Amino acid sequence: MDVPIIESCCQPVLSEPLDSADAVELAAGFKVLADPIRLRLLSLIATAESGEMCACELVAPTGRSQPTISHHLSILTDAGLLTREQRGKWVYFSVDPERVAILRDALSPD
Amino acid sequence: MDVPIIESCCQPVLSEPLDSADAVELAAGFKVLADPIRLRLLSLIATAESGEMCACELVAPTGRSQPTISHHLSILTDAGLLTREQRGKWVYFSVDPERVAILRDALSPD
DNA sequence: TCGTTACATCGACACCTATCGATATGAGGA
DNA sequence: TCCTCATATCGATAGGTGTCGATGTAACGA
Repeated sequence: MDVPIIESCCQPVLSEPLDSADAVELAAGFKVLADPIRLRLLSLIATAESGEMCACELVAPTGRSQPTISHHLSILTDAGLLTREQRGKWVYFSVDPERVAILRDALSPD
Repeated sequence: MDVPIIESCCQPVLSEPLDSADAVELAAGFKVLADPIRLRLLSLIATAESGEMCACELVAPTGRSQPTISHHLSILTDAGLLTREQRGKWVYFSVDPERVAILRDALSPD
């Protein structure tokens, strides 16, 4: 995916009427969060001491296969919630807190 | 559904490791938001002058059939994001901002 | 060059869900 | 009681997605 799902959208859902295009974009962002494995990956990486984790460290704690974790990491990265950095054979992921904040702010009260 | 999906969970995803049970619960909450029609329904109702809207007012602006809107309103209500009040033949929905805040707070930074 | 290791991709499958037309339910009004 | 209207439910369908085993790819070391 070229463009991350989560853009600089969105006005708060509760304070302004949401048009169709913004609704589609925002829904795509929440869809990324709508999976327990992806939430655990986000949480594991965000709470890591170094702020980053290698993909190989994420398979065991989630109890899913390596291809499944790779799939979920791609979805999170495509959405911009994770950044990806290859170092040698390993790939390290870290959370982009600003992207998370965009989704969070969309739920701000009036 | 007896128990609303969105409970008094959840510690912030980014500041504490999320256990499996909380991840499932929280993912279910975001899944409710992961649909553009449901986001527009939330937005329309939240920004209504009276703070509530009749189901019959929500069909036209969304461009979906009456059964489809009824379906989405049920999902939002079961999750606790909307409250439902029947008055005569009409059913009025309003947003529960505290429920929305629960999901929002789960995305709070460390 | 050859293995080994980390990660991504492929193909397939089971399950879920958004959607609609048709129909049921239920509250008023005449 | 009958009709009308608002809403919910049913049944069916098309499309999406989480999952895995098998396989491809790419980087490192011997």
